[in-house]
Amino acid sequence: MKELFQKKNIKYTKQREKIYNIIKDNPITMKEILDKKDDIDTSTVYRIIEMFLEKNIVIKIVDAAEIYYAINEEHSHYVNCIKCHKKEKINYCFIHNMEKQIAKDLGYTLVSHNLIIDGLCPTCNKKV
Amino acid sequence: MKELFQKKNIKYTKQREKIYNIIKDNPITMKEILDKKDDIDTSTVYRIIEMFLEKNIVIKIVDAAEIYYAINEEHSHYVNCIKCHKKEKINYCFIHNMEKQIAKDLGYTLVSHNLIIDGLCPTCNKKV
DNA sequence: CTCTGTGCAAACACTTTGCACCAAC
DNA sequence: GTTGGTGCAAAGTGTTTGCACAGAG
Repeated sequence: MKELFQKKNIKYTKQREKIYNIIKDNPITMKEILDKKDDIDTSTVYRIIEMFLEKNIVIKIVDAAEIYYAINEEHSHYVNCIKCHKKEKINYCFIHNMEKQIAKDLGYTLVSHNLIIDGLCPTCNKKV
Repeated sequence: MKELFQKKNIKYTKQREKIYNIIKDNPITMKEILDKKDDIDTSTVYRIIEMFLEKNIVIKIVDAAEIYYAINEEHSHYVNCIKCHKKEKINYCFIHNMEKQIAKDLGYTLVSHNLIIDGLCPTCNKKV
């Protein structure tokens, strides 16, 4: 992680490391981050998240109800369970192949894309 | 629009009509809605938006910086210009075809999906 | 040693709530 | 007439800011 920080030209501090580790595991809401932050000051958390977003270390993803923060990985796409709000990463990308066509159709120069697919996870589906 | 409201079992009021019309044209932020609301009370705006979201009349979309509200249409996907924040609808859907495969791979029962593609619109691209 | 990051406290902005009155059906 | 919607004012949350001190490079 220190390398990542160095590469992005940001100082390594234990607060930043901690916030990074909190977000690392799963997409997480600000409220949850604040719950887990222990003795880090609230304003520091906001400042770190803002900086992570600016440096593209973290991305925002949303479902119907909430904003989640997640580590920015190449092609990070998610399926979102509309019932339990679990989010699972999709490890392959089917948009990539079509980017050229889309770019042509739209006249846009594409830089990235973000996908959330809503559904019911197997567990919640059984309960319905 | 009255028909839409009737279909969704909600009363028709001039405040709801106005908010609907404000959102109709383009994805728009809460701040912008509040700017345009004229004499409708702020709390009423929040209550209407909340209800529109519940009834799936409106959806949330996000880019890196903001939450936008937009009329919920079948397969509403957008390209987002990362510079001027303009959002344009994509009128065809290339995910739909792949839903069965995705559902199979993931074990999810899919209900909908949401796509935002980031890029530079032709105008902003020229300026870079 | 220097410069940026952090904690603290206070300000600020955004959103929600309770209640009385008003409007749709 | 009844039920639900709205405006108003006030409270409640969430977020941001200025400043002095602490810590990383």
